[in-house]
Amino acid sequence: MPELPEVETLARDLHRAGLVGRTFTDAALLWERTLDRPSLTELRARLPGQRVEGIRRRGKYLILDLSDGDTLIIHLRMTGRLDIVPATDAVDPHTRAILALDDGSHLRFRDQRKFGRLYLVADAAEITEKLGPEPIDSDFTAADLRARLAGRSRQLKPLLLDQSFLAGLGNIYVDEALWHANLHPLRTADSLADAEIEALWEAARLVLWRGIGNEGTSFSTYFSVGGKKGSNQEALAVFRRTGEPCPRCGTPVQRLVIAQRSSHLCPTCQPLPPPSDIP
DNA sequence: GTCTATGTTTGCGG
DNA sequence: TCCGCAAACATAGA
Repeated sequence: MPELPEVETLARDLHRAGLVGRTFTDAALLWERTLDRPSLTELRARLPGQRVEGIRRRGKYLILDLSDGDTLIIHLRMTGRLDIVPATDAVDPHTRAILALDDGSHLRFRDQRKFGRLYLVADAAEITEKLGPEPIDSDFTAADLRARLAGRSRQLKPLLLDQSFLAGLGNIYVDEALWHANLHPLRTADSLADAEIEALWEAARLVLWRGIGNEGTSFSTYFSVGGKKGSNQEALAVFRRTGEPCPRCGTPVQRLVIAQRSSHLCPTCQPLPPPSDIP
């Protein structure tokens, strides 16, 4: 569910909810594996007393910078969500972790499918160092993208989903970016002409910024703080629109499975690569 | 009831 | 390097 725009929205909403400046007072775990590191014992020793000094995002990771130099990192994976509620509120279903705050509220992590993870580390790089560049950074240029694509034989779809290639794109925004750039997901990285690379760079930034502007894409399981939904699902051109007309040419949107993930595309606007590009 | 799909990531075998 | 597959899980829908 949550990709870069959804996590960015969550970070902004947590900010708006007043999380910065709050101090953690306690931690409880309702599903053991939700905490990746350290141990629960160590978390309960280290987290209380630390104040939230900043909230940021790297790729799909939400990062809370804490006053003792530690970093609390949260990855929502498929179904994770965060809420800030009065400590007296009933505990909702699928709540996996409860972090108590000094104003009598709780930061609660809910996660239906239990894939989400919490990390408390002294150095955020321990978690984020393997990530590729941020596609929406102002210093990420089309030339950077070209350099990263050069000499790669992988298909665009799995490559763009690879977080060590670019950080933050997931299934929705990859399909949307490829449609905007008129590129078939099976094209190989090193087959792109300069103009196509430029178009892909532009398209990725467009769909991500638009996703942020629309406060994320909410199908069924993505919610920001307090259950707030985004509206970007209304702005999608092809994702989950199989059979609907392509907004550009009217051809029915096609669905393929590539790299075990569903892929949506317009067969007219995104022509199949030449056979030499298909293994 | 059964089978399929789901917005993510990681680890394994080839 | 790269690919395919399975697993970590729960739920909705056909």
